Amino acid sequence: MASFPNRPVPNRAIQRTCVNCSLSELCVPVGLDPADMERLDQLVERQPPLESGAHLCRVGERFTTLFAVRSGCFKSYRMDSEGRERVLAFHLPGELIGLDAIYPGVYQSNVVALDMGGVCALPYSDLSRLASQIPRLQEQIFRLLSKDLSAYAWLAGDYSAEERVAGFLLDLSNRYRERGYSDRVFNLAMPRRDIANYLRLATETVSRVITRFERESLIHTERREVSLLDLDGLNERANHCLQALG
Amino acid sequence: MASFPNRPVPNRAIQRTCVNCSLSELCVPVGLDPADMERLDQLVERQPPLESGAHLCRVGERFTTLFAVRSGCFKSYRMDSEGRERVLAFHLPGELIGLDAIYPGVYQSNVVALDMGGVCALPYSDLSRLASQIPRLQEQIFRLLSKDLSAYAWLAGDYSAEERVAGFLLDLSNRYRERGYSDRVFNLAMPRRDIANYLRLATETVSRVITRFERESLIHTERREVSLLDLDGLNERANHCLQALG
DNA sequence: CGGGGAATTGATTGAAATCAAGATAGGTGG
DNA sequence: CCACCTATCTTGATTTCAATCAATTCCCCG
Repeated sequence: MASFPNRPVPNRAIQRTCVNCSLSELCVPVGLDPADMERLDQLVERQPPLESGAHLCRVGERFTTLFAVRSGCFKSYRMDSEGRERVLAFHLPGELIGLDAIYPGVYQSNVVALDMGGVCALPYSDLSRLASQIPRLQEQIFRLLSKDLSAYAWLAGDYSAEERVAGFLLDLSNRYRERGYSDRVFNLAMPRRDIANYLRLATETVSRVITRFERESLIHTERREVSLLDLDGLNERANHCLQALG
Repeated sequence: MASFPNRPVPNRAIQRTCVNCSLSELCVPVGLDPADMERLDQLVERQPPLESGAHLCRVGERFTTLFAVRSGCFKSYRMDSEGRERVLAFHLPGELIGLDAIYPGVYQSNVVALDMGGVCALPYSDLSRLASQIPRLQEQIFRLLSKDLSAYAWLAGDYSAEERVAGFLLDLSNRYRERGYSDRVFNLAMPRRDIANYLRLATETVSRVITRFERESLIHTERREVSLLDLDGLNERANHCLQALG
């Protein structure tokens, strides 16, 4: 198990339709009956996998579609007035990208594939129309939007470097578990620099905190591969700032 | 003008129905035709004004209703694991409270009136049902949720103390203007401690930055009353980290 | 007029950023 | 297959911005 981090659990492969997709318990189709899922299927445009480094959308482009991650990991970021990158989020399979663009009507961030990753494109106007015909779908979109609010609220807290790094690792752990991957051993799709940027820390600080956690046997790292050895201990270090939301 | 900060513009008083409410251009009913607004009206429970310091909801309570601010200013906050308060947001008239509770089903923050303030209670299940019958209403809820995402994204950025304070003042200024109040002169409903907490700064730091801005004639303050003397200059200090969303 | 919370101002400390080298590994081409 | 090259990551020394500690000062209210 430890030798195959990030491998999906058996028999849950990602399919060409929502009905057969292992992510349907996390993604947009949650709670839909087969007939409604079929209708959703018809508006989903399954895009071929993107190369690592390829962009899904850019700040300022007209917002027309939401993207649901099918595989891989994506990064949302913006440039500040001095041209420095600001990482806003990492998106794992089953998560929706572009929700913050609904209000202004233009994308609010650049989104780039961190590894070979595929998305389902959901034309917003079609999705919106379908949502008003399927209450359960409308509800799920409300829920996904609401969930993102909590994620940002965590990022917006004033936590110490240790709390942030511990919280980040535990958050990833929770999200991998939900997706059927190991919550103890996983590969980071992003370099330290991106983690640091996301956590509003310096790369060196993240590195130091990781080293400290290793010395205390809370985790073990080997380049991008991370093993969480002591979840309780990590939670302690995160100061319980991360409560898993159902 | 400067002598009547925070006074609503004439003829836009707040009424007992959405149709007559001056906030309907900002709040939930945006874009609804009179017939639909009437239907919305019927589910709105207009609550009597709360005393300053009274709570609207508390963390962990079962989520049943959203609240739309009718008048006054409300503060959302949580307690961290060490019992310290963390201010998450200030809510002005026309804004929705409780959106982050949709996903988990329990309120994620305590919400308290900072001054005499009234709200409209919107039972979520009724609102949700109505939204699936009125596409324009569904759309507006999507938009309000999406708007909150951008607000959090700003709070989550790593800005200096000056950028944060300048950004905070400009954000308030924009929001007051939208509501028909002066964007140059307004009263802060919250003490410095709450501003500092919201911006993840120490009270003393906020005080010092304000003093510095005064010395540079960017603003003038008199206790809780603030005058923005140089919006461009302030924007400069905020490093343009705040772009007004339509 | 005096009490008390809020706000300001000053002195010092501290956590993380920055500056500055190295170490390690992955990729490339000879 | 190996050596080099360059990214990434780690480690160490120093600086810096904001927090903390510590007094005042200023209002507002009784």
